[in-house]
Amino acid sequence: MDKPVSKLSREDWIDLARKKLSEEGIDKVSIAGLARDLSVTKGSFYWHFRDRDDLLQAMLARWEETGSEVVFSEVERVGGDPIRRLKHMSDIVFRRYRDQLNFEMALREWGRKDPKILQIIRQEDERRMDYMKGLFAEIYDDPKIAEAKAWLLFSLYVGEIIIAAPMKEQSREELLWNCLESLFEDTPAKT
Amino acid sequence: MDKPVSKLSREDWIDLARKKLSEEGIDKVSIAGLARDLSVTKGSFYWHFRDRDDLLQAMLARWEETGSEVVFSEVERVGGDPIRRLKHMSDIVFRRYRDQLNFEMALREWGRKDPKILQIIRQEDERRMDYMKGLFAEIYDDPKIAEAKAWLLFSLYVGEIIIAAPMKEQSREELLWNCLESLFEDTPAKT
DNA sequence: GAAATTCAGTACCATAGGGTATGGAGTGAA
DNA sequence: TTCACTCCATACCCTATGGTACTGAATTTC
Repeated sequence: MDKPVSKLSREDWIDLARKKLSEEGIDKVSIAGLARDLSVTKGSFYWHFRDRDDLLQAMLARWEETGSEVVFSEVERVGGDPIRRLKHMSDIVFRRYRDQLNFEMALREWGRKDPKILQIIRQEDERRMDYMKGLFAEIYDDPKIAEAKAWLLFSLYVGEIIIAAPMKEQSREELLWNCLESLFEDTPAKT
Repeated sequence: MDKPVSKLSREDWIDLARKKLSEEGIDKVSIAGLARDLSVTKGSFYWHFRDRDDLLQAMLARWEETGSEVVFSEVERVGGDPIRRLKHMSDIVFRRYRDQLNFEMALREWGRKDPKILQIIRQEDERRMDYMKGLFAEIYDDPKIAEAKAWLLFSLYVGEIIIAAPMKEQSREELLWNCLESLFEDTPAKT
């Protein structure tokens, strides 16, 4: 009574395409390559998708659905003061979203050569900056400082994926924790 | 008496390859494509290079030569207290090294799919972390804090290239300045 | 001036990849 | 049973690309 596993769905192709993009970049998301990995031929692909761009669009659409809104609403659900929420969000990003971060890095590299992709990323980044800036604005009265703090935190997220240097004085968790502490260290007494 | 411009040198190929890598990624650094842009045929390429890998290695070699040591020595030449040197370095990176930063982003993306490249980047990143950590260690006694601060500054460098969100409260220069100020804000009185 | 060297063109081979057209096996409904 | 639909295979076309072998022109060197 199970659905036959042998039959591929559109989602199966998207899953693998996502993995390929994460690991090898957009140029390696090839129909022929995916078909090899799925042990089928291109005939299957062109049944599920109009062309390669159709697959890429579907991949983007899924990313936009499962984007940052999920994180935001989880953070808001738990709640707490701004610092607590910012730390909660950082915890989610650093602990549970490493795959997502890798995928997004590949997306950003894709965006460096495709303006349409860059535009999508820009909108998503803007949403994230707005959210973080809003939280920091509850701590710092100066909106410029709040924006700078949000930018630093965002930089910390991407740096974690980009920077390849080893940590020497402490574990990765401890270093990220100290970075966060440093960000909140000058918190003014709330008026 | 001029050298004939019509004749290409090894360096000409490397220059264009570097540009291609920066703008379109390593997969688009193709012999055929470069030859088209240079208005020659592949016969020329295979005179100057053994194969494609030879070109890529030459490109990497030049990068390692003109790497961060140039920046470090410039910073050390001018001197000043640690904060002044860190700000001086940031000024160089943000103002004069945008091309370099773009090239390095393409390198890092290349490193995500090629372990050998990743190893080279790791060494370079380690040198940079060590240098910045050394400067911060003159400010903060706790080496863990110094490392975290260096990591934050490094993240700021890469974030500047990666994050696509627009700045709303201030100009790019002002925001980066405020980020730097935030990094140094808790500077303890030197004992 | 002849020979060697430098540099690029031409022709060719092989592979990977996007895309199309069509056939064919399985499955469910009439 | 027969028809239609789903899903994939096969065969084929075209282009891009890495790579090799050979040729040819210009320049330098002797």
